[in-house]
Amino acid sequence: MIRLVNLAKGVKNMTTIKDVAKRAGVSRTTVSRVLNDNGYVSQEAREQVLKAVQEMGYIPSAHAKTMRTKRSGVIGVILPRISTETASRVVNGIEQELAENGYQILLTNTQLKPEKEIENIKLLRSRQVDGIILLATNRNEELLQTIKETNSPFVALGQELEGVTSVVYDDYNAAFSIAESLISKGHQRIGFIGVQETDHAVGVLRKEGYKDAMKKHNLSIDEEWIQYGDFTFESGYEAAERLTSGTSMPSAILAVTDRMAIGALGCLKEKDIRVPEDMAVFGIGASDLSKHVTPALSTVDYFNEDAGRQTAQLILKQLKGKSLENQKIKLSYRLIERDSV
Amino acid sequence: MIRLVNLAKGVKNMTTIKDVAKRAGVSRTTVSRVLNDNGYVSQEAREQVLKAVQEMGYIPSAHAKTMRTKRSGVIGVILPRISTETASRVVNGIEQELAENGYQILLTNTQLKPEKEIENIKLLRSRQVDGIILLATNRNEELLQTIKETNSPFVALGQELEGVTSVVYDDYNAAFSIAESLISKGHQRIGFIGVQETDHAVGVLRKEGYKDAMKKHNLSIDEEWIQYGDFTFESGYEAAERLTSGTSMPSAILAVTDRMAIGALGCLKEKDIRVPEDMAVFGIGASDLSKHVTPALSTVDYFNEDAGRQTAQLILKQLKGKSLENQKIKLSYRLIERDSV
DNA sequence: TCTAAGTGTGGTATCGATTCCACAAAGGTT
DNA sequence: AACCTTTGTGGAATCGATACCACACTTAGA
Repeated sequence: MIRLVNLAKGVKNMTTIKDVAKRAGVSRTTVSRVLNDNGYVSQEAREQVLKAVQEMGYIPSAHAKTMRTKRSGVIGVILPRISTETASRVVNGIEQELAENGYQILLTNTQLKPEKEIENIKLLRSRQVDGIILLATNRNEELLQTIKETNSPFVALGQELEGVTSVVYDDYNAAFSIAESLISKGHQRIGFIGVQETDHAVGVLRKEGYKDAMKKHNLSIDEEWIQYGDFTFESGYEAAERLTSGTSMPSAILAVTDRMAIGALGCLKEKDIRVPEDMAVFGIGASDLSKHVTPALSTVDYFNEDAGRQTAQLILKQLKGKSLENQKIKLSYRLIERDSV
Repeated sequence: MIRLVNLAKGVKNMTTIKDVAKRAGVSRTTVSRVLNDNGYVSQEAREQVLKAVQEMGYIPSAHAKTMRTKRSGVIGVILPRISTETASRVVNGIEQELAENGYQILLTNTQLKPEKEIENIKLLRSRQVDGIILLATNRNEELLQTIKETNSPFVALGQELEGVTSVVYDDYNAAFSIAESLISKGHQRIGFIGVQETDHAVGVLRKEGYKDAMKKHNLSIDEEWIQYGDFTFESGYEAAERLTSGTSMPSAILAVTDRMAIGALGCLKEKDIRVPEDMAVFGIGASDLSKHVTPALSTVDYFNEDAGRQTAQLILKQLKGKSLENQKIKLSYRLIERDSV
């Protein structure tokens, strides 16, 4: 019986394994065997199949394959924002490593909204991704819960998530090292431009590193020296404005991101505060910008691309069946001192 | 008869529509109807189904759905390189527009290798993407052929491809406008830093715009004034070195990308050639960097995010069945004059 | 009262690939 | 000659969801 099926418009009829089988004069099974190189196939049959595949431009349907085998060959990557230098470097590293191992990546974007992280995890699950990498910017209970329910390979990058394999930057020590470096240059009054604490790695750890370094050297911190921004140039500019208009101006500024540090530089330039003579400035991130602003910004290189690669490697290990429950990797960093100190 | 199937390891058994149906005490068909909101379903049945879905944390398999409906809800995006400012802005625009319309994007990376463009198109086809956006950097016959075979919605961004719906920047006029702007400021000897011609938009059109502007104002171009780079800071630096060590040094430089322009600025600074007094510099791209280097770089804003959005809109139109065979959109641009001129 | 239209639900074929099983033919070993 | 093995191939079930069709039950209209 012939039945007309009302398919969505615009559908091109792809050639299927069935068509190839017919053309090659063998069964679908044999075609599959040739293409996947398993089971016994005579030389003759193999040649016929390959010829048919070639002639028909046959491309196997990844969906059908995924459905049958339960493996999609895709890793989902959840980003806070696509268009940041950090994110693109990390993705680059992930992509390289995964592509080498035959995996593709499916990118999603949370636009910095925590609820979208969870939504995206579900979306990726529905697409049967073989694993998920989350560039995390916050930590909350619901997120952890959702991750646990997703019992497939999962790695978080950027934040240490409890019970989740995580790759983290050494935020505490990086900030600590910066502060000590400034102190060793004779600075006693060091100002700080941070961000809100919902981002634990950037907001809490980097601040603690700074505070502890000051404490270690018996330097007190004036309340006015700790200012906050929101990752933008403008907020860095404004924070610097506040830092330089208080009663006791610091002689150095540690900004937790390059963008805010560069915003601060802009403010200092406008106020004719010389850098580094009157004020030293340090950022974190080793952005392209940092090298090309004037004066060149001192910063910390987090080796983002390498971080991406390592994260990908962890996913790959999990895919190979190794259980890495709760493994943590802390990445290294490198201080880059330039003209701004 | 019970049959054991040897599935790949690590497979979690997802709950399926069948499980939900059993729990809700209805048939799979009814569950599908509730979830897709079509056909008649009694209030009672609907509630039972939704309750079961909720309790079981059921997430429908996108693959099974795709297979049956021939629509995946995914648009493939092919990038030359992931980690560039331009690419991430464009992707951001695409992502926003598509997400609003319920589509996801699948990113792939060609690492600037032309053969990978074709490979990626095939890869995306095998994943049944509903459409493909290509950020093109070159044009060749085989690529056009492959695109034609892929008879599904396709839009190229950045290069005008014959017979393919394309969104292009107004490279010719942008370069023309820059040159005219420099000329109107009194410059007669204008140097040029370009790239190789395989990238037609950047390598050919921008150069022609520059040349034609010079011609229009009866200004001759010394052969030594046309130099080439490869998009990197370093190559801009080196090109500037050549431009400033010839017999007749130009009084202005038009670099076809911001990165090369900034590389050039570095060289000029080192040689103590003052900008803009001794040498004006103009870039293209409106990168973050351009605003923050010293002196601030004059450049052209291509509105990349908007370009991405428009490209996505074209794909969406095609998905709605509109045939846009060969439609071309030329984007607008805006000169940003800063301290470097 | 009978028929036609509207409402609600389930059975089953289908999408495209993989894979278990059965079976057949050819070659080797007692 | 009888019986294993090895090699080669196809049939059919399966993955999870959709949608056509058939059927049953209401309700309204003639």
